[in-house]
Amino acid sequence: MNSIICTVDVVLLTLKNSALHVVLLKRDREPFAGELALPGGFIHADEDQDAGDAARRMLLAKAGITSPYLEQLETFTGAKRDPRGWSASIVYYALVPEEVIVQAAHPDVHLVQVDSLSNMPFDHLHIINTAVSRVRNKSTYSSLPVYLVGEKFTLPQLQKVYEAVMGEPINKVSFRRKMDALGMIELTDEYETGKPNRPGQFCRVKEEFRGALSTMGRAFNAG
Amino acid sequence: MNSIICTVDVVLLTLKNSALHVVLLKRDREPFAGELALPGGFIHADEDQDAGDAARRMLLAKAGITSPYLEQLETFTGAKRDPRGWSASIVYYALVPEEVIVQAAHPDVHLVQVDSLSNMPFDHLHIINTAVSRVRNKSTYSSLPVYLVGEKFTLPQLQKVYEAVMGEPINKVSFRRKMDALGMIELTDEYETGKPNRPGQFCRVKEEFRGALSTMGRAFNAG
DNA sequence: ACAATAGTGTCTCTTAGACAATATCGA
DNA sequence: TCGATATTGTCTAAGAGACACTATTGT
Repeated sequence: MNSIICTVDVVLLTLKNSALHVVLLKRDREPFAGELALPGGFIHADEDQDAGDAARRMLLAKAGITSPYLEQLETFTGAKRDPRGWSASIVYYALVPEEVIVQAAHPDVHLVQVDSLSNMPFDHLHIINTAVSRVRNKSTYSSLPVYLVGEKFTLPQLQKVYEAVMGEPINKVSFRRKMDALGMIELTDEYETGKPNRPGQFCRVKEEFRGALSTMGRAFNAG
Repeated sequence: MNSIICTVDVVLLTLKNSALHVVLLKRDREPFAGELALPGGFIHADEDQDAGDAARRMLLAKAGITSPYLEQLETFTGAKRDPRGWSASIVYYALVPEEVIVQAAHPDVHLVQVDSLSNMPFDHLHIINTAVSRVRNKSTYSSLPVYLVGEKFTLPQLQKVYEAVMGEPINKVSFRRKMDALGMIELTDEYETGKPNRPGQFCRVKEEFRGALSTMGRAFNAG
């Protein structure tokens, strides 16, 4: 009566060389054995309390990563997306700084630039594109991109992250005003060093905003 | 290996007496037989091409309704939300004018005001609240509420719909400017009649925007 | 001192809300 | 004509982008 194949997949995104990259793993079983695909797998009804737990478990088991930001993207369903039959994939997406992936140093992890993808197994290309669209859109009016930088960062660094994600420049003054208005960032007393110019002042996300998102009433415009 | 119960539920919303209502049906089988719950059921792998098809099929079979706007809300999962075991419900939401429900005249349909709900089966209360939040939020920056009115409507009528959905007044001039800027509404040459005041001019959604959403760069403020 | 980038002050322009004038209906 | 509501014009205020000025570093 209910022969639906029900899985969970995770789109783990990061910023590398100012470009969005996605974590892919080489599949170790059929179908599509040997091909690069999203981390994912079956729900373990005995150990996962819900699908979010399953996503966290897969992220940790398959990439050695724990992400403070993990959100459900959408569920992709259909009779034809999986050669084994009618399937539903509950997809989550997560954002982490590149160093988190580097430090995990998981041997199976491949970082691939999101706009150089083609020929993915299943509908994973469509899934990744959907996730990237969501992230880009959400970045225009929220603090989402702060999950792509480490604990300490300067405002110009953060602005470059926003610009890399959204793919367009942002007005510097507006950016600082918006970040200030969000009220989630505080200055530290540390400064950049080593560069032949005025050093930036390091900031961090306020304690009470860790793991949360702030949204602004209006999106960024061009800069 | 995969004993997940996988279902589809639909939150069908409408506006009645200027308040959001949801369509509920009396369950005809266990669990929770006899209680009011969201229309839903199992995916039919043989007739549904994807979960959206399943949602449309259920809406038609159980409420006699075809909704031009139907969107995936979220998938609700967990070991405890269904007494039968670990389950995943792919939830869609839809918006239709009240007359569509009235004309369908389906005997099982119950229209219940969304903020008078309590004691729903499963996590249906949580699902409905999530859907209502989504609709309210989306209404602040998009044309979503036009799906709650019929084909012909005046701008003051539409404004009242927006205000009913969002629960707060909107500035009249701003509202008209925004609607004009969306460019999806056109005036007809018909006018209201029968009221002891200047009649409103009827509008309709332009042909090319039927079934689509328009979004504005910035949300409504208070009015 | 110079080049380069960080951080700030301020002007202008857009746009939203307030307010009010005008328009049109039935009684 | 009056009361009620639709529609439009315009003023004001808030906020965003442009621009340029000041600040601070290494060379």
